[in-house]
Amino acid sequence: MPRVSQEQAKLNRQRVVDVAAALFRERGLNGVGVADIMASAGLTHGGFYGQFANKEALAAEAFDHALSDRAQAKEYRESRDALLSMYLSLGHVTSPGQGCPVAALANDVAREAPDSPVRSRFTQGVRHLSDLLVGLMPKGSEQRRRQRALATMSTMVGAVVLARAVNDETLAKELILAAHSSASA
Amino acid sequence: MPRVSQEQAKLNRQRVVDVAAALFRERGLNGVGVADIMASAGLTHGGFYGQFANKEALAAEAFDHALSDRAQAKEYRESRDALLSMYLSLGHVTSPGQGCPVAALANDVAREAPDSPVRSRFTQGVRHLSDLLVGLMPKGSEQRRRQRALATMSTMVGAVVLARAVNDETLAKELILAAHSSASA
DNA sequence: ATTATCTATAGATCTATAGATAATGC
DNA sequence: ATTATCTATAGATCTATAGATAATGC
Repeated sequence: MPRVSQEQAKLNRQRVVDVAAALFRERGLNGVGVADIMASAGLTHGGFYGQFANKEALAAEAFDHALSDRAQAKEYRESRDALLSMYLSLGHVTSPGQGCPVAALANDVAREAPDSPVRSRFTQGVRHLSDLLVGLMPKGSEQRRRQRALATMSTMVGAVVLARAVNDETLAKELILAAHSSASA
Repeated sequence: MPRVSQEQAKLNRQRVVDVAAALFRERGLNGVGVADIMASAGLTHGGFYGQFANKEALAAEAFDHALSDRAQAKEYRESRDALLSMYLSLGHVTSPGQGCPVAALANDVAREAPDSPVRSRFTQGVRHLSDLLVGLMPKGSEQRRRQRALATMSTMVGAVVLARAVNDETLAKELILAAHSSASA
């Protein structure tokens, strides 16, 4: 309850970002409150404003954190098939809290103001993923590879987003599988 | 303010559904309140519960309404290219309130309970769009055409959803164009 | 003395309900 | 008499702030 060491405070702050990154992806930017996040981190909600300017600032930081967490996965640099198999998996569909923040929060971000910090992080994430895919595309002109990379990204994000919202696990699996086949070709 | 005719009441009710269908798509299922919707329909929010069981019931009805509105567009039955050109357009990206409810609300629906009414309407919408696409696919085995239809749907939804969330109009246009090229092939 | 965290609360906002009002429709 | 709509409000919940508490770190 009382004051803790600066070291511990930094750890506490990071835990808040960690927890927020998962909760935002699971419940949406407006689906979680500051009090929820702080309680999940084992703190009281009043302490939040000593560490963050406001909820929006935390959302931006949490989005960044989620992005860089995922960018570290080795599947992202290995091969197009490794990336596709990881992204288009049932595990990814059923664990949004650990998954791609772009897929988890696209609709939420689309409703933010044009100059919102979260929107700019989102755009960074899209550019990062598309650059990565361009690098993994086989032969073809630069322009052609970029076009294929962007379309592949849309297919990946669309399939995960649809599979999560659908009522029927069989249909969800079909969506994932069809996207995988199509993007591998 | 006082009582109106049954006929007028029915029109009022329908206006609530209309307005809700647009507002939900623009701001998300939790981004609009009952009072907002009623005020936009020119009514006070207390009157809501005489016409609808609760907000969730309205959301389901509004989702249905949005789906059947869009299903009436002739582009949906003409040809694959007509459908793609309509769906993958800048107009669709910038007008979510009149656009595809599947693309506008996928993340929101994914956070609903498995047995939520909105989720089952969403699934209907996905099936409807995929059946439509199967019918518009050129030659190939039934299985192959279904696979292509599902992948195409993911590409379409993914591109619109990404284009809306991104910070940069040039990138948004690139996403839409790349998806169109890819899905036409 | 500084400061990380906590308690308490102000001010919005949201869903839902209760009861009043007044025109419709039998 | 019935009922579509309105006014008013209860009860939750949410963001943000103010001030208290008590251990850290000079």
